[in-house]
Amino acid sequence: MQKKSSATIYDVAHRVGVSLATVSRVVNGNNNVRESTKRKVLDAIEELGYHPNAVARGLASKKTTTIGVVMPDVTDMYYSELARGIDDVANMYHYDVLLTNTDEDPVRETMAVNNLASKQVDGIIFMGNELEREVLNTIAGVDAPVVLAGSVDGEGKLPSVNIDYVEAIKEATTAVIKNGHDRVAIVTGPITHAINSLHRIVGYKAALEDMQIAFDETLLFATHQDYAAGLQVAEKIVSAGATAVIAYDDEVAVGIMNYLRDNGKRIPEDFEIITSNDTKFTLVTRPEVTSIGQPKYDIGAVAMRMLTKLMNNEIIDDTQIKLPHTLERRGTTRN
Amino acid sequence: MQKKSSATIYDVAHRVGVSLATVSRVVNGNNNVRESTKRKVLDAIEELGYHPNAVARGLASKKTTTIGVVMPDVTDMYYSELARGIDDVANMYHYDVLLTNTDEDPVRETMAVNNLASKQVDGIIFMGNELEREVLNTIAGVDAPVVLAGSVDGEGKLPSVNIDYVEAIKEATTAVIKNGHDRVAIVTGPITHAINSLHRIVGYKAALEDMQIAFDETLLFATHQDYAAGLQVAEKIVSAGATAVIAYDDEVAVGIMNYLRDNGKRIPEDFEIITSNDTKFTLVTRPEVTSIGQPKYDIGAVAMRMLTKLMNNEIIDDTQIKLPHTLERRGTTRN
DNA sequence: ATGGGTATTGTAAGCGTTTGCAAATTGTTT
DNA sequence: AAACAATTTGCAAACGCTTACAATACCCAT
Repeated sequence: MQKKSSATIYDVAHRVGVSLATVSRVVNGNNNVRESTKRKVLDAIEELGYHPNAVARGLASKKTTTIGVVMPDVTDMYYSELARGIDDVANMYHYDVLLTNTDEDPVRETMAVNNLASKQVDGIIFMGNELEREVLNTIAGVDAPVVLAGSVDGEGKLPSVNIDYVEAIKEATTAVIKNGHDRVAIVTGPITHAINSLHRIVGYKAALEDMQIAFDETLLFATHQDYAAGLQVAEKIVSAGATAVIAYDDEVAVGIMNYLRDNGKRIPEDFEIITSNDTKFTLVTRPEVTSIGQPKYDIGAVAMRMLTKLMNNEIIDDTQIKLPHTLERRGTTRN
Repeated sequence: MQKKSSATIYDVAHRVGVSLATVSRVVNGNNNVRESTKRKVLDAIEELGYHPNAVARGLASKKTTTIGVVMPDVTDMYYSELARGIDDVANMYHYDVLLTNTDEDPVRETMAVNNLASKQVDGIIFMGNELEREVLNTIAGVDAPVVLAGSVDGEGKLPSVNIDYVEAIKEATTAVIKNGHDRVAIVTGPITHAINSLHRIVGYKAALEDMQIAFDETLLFATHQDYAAGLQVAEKIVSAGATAVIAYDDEVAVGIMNYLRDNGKRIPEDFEIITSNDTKFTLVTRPEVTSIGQPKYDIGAVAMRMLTKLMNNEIIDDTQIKLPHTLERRGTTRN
């Protein structure tokens, strides 16, 4: 049972009869302390139930051993898996994580970054579909390193960890085309977002071109990122004459599938679906849904690892990391 | 464009020609400042791009405006929804959230709480299925208020926000019995956990008793909390002769359902299922799964609101809050 | 013993704010 | 114009710890 009002470094120093500096040294694992005094200090610490005050430590050392994570929504399976990867390696390196949900609102993203900066975090991991100018500017103004996880910025200057979205979508699109479809729809988020216009759509078009199929703008759909959106866009996809779809979000994909099945379509016989995030949603449905496979946990973990290096001023060869993706063929594609 | 090395309160005081105290006052919205000087200070702050250093502020004021959240796993939909509720009201009251995943490991829970304490958080919200003695003790040793969200402690002394688990399970069980089942299985987590032995099983038995059905121990199952576990336990449930099941976790429930359907059972004609958490999983499958309805977001939000009061030393009439639950009848029950 | 080098330990100046209390300024009242 | 009360400010001491730099202590070879 420890006493409520905690002891300070002064108390233990006084107790042992040494200076604050010495106590500080043993607490911080500094070797320049005689073994015998180290023992005495350690004992006193034990007896007094002393725990260093991290705030004071932060003020004095200018390091908080805390990083900030800015994400759209913890509730979104895709991001929460990245977050888990981040948190695990953060702990591994003894960092704590300050979490902020932004719902992708640039205003909140900006506030979050500024807030984290004033809390003196040692680094920030940023996730979100789009990096607006404004947000990019405030990130540039922060003096803690920032790395993007599962997110691209148009200019491609910030350190980041992703998969190759162009290639991934291209492969998925090619796969359904090879299964005989010549009208494959693609649903993404707003085309104003770089990740859609500069990556997903590009990959999609590349596949079409490779397979000698003319691009048809009416096969492009942009939706919100949830189940209801999938339910809604499904009908439009069908009436556009598509017989397959590449979706950017698993909930959307499942929404599309359920709408189609509820309306008599057979999957995959009548219609094929490939989604992008490979979250648990894809395994839970019948049929299970074919998906681009993303190492979500690893994206987070690698981003965090990179951040530790940055915070440590280590030199990094490549700051734009692309992790390998796969195509997990399941029940919503014939092949 | 703000300068990198940020200005301190001293800089703005110097710039305006007032004392630190005055700047501090305007920054903190203290009224005892002449309107005209407040303006000047505000201007200087603007020009210098001054942002208060939260760490220094924390040291001086002994308040960090940061709370800690200890949870099993961000990746678990149930908890992440609670977390979202927590985060939203935390922001509303200008608190930041320090997040820790514990995977329900008592050792890590203990470390997390201690770590948060040394980071001087103003309060803690704890989530987890079971509060071991050890964890309870360290919580007692922390001088920041702690509230439990979606979690019960055997002794029931800590402030908490939950639903009435006994009643909820009782209703669910009664519902399937009324649909004609006399052998309904129940799957929970370890019976060593209070929430199972003291709540869920109790509710289950109460329903049996009410409906004059003898309790049969072979209908009790304990599993891990994931899809695979559901797949595995399903067979045992069937061979135990059950024709309905009450599950404590949505992934488990879906696992059970998929196993059964893949093996020729018709749901709900041949077998009924009710789950407990009402996450998105229940809506995404076909049929959709009947579930106890829990106000997950609200549990988090209310817990956080309560924490703000505690941190503010306000008097609270009831510290053991039970929020209303429902029974969402969907496709895995006939009625 | 003595000198020199190394291993230990202590000193004290921050780190950027808050805040109780005192000093100064301004406004009222008579 | 003096006296007194509010209002506004400024002073300076914390807050609990880190960290150059200085001071001591200790060990060994001479």
